[in-house]
Amino acid sequence: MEGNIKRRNTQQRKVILDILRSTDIHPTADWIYERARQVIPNISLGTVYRNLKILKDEGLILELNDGKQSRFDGRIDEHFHFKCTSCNSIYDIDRQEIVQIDKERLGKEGYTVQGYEVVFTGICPKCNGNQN
Amino acid sequence: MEGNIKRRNTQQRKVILDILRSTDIHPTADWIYERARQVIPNISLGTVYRNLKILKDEGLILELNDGKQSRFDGRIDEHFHFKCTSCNSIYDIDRQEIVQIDKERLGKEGYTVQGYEVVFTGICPKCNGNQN
DNA sequence: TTAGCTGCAAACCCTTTGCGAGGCC
DNA sequence: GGCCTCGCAAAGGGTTTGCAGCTAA
Repeated sequence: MEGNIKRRNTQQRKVILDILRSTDIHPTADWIYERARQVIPNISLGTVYRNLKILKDEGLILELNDGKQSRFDGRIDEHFHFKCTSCNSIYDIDRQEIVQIDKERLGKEGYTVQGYEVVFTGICPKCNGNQN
Repeated sequence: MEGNIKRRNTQQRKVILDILRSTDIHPTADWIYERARQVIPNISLGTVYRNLKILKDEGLILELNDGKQSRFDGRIDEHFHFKCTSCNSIYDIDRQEIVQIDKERLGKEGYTVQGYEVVFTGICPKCNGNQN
């Protein structure tokens, strides 16, 4: 669609990416906005949202669904997440093996695993059929 | 908190649960609402949302985060999901082993896996410490 | 009887978008 | 100079909630 738009390296975009890369709390857009205002006092929330979308489209950050608010992740290597149902924090879980969920290991590290959700993304058989 | 509220078995709640159990498309609240209106013409969207929340709190259904809209799942046994990035459908993936992600198997079944997300839920070490 | 539940509609809140001005390449 | 991006503010869209009447137990 728009993969060949010439992106500018604006200060706003750099600041937002820096903020995201300097934290592991998987912040919301609003948290990033407050942080960004410490560097660019008159930055707008709309700009934060627009740049988060751009950064996501370029594969530089990830967007996590967390209820109705989105959270963003500056770490894009493959890793799992652990969401605390008590404080709603989201923790990074390093992958021990390629594709293996290790509940026991988490337990030893102090986590109490109540459940987990696995969501694959890709193209379904129906769409695969339609596409060729 | 409110685990001892005496729930009534209203027709609205029954209809909503029945609808959810009779489909595997992981519908949105609005879809359920439209279906429910075929049985209870003057049911309100607010009632649908309230009952979905109650059913979820009682562990009878699951809520899935799918962007800004929630989707609901009447199937509560452990299973994976596959979300098509082309048509946005969500498919149920039966678990082949206890906790093993089987990309190869999905490929053989016609799915093209582009990625997957694993989200654990539970209590984090920090909160575990605070709670005792 | 009575406390949970409903329909209605307004309120909420996060996110998106239109606009004219501004600035990176 | 071109056009991508900005700040501002209003609009959008899914979800929640206050209220008064209703109803299951």
